[in-house]
Amino acid sequence: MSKSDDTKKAYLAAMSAYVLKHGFGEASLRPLAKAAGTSDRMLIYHFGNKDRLMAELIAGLATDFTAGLNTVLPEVPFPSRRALLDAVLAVVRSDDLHPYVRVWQEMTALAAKGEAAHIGAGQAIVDGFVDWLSKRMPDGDPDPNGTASAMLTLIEGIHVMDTVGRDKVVSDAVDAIYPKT
Amino acid sequence: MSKSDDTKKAYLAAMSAYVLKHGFGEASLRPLAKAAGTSDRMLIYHFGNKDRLMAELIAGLATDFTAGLNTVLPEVPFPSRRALLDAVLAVVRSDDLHPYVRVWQEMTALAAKGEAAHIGAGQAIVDGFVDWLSKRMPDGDPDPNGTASAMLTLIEGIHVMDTVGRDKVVSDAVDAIYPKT
DNA sequence: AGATCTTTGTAGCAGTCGCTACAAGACGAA
DNA sequence: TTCGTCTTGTAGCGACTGCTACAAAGATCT
Repeated sequence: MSKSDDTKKAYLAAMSAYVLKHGFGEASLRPLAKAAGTSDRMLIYHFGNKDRLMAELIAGLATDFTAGLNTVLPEVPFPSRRALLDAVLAVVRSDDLHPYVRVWQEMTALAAKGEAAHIGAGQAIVDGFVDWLSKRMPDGDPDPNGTASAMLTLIEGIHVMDTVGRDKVVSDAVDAIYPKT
Repeated sequence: MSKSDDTKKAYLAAMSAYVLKHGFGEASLRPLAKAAGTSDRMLIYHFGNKDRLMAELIAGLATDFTAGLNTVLPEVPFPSRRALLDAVLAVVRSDDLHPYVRVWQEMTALAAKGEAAHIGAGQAIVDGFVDWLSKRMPDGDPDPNGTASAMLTLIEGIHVMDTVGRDKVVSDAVDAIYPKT
């Protein structure tokens, strides 16, 4: 099954790129297959059915995003919470990672319907992100994990505001919670 | 056109209820028509095409949600930010308003693709909500609007955490930003 | 009453969806 | 070489999508 495993991995990589570009909404079997250079027929052959395909795709996207986070900013304490937040916002708005955030947003909307694969991937991203943030908190924080939870929750809200184009709300929120020094 | 206007309003009310229950994802013409007691044929007749139907539906949901907010909690200053936040979280998680919040989440995900109707309705809800919050801020806040923006942004993030079932992250975030007195 | 305009039902079109039946080539084991 | 498993292409099914052509009622005006 090693040959088959390799082709599956190649398919998943190509399909991930497609989903990052076009979103889950356009991820039906035929376009996905075309992106991977194969046919819907073969996708079903390799993954069994679409649900399983999507579950693998989502899990892969979650780990890729977490991995991307871990390479993009050094694991050192930032001078202030505000400095960390500004850096993180720049990261999640960057060309590299913003597609993941948009897919993540689409996924949480689907997770609201209770499907296990979506919820599991969502939790993986949240947990990884909180961990990532807490490792970069300024020294002396009495509860780095709690502060990281707060910052991530705010970041999620900021992304929603970004999608509806309310920049002023975002800057007001950031200034109110993590004032400039 | 008054007769026609009335039937359109009745259709919209019934379809809104359907969307609140089932989400946008299941809102195709035939189920929508069935919920409104008519046919897809007549929906197209009255609204022209599905895009216009959805635009009216979305606009109606946005105003309904804002109206619902305005009747559910008195317009008086709350004793503390934390008290206000707790009250608002109870409201947006209530049976009455939670369906709107779920639809709103689905809509912001669609708004990320840039469709004007989604973005406009999203901005209407954000603006109405910030206004609603600022009118209930504790007395003496130097910048009620900024504080309201911060609180709403946090609330949006909290809803995302709710959908993936990370209660601990939510309570940590709330405690970190608006500590118990 | 006749003409005209609005509203509605029936039926269907072209396209997409996930998925499958069938058959045939590829390929290693005997 | 022959067998059996793995892999793949072709073609299509039944359900659904938004939408429309056609025709027939109903309402309104002259």
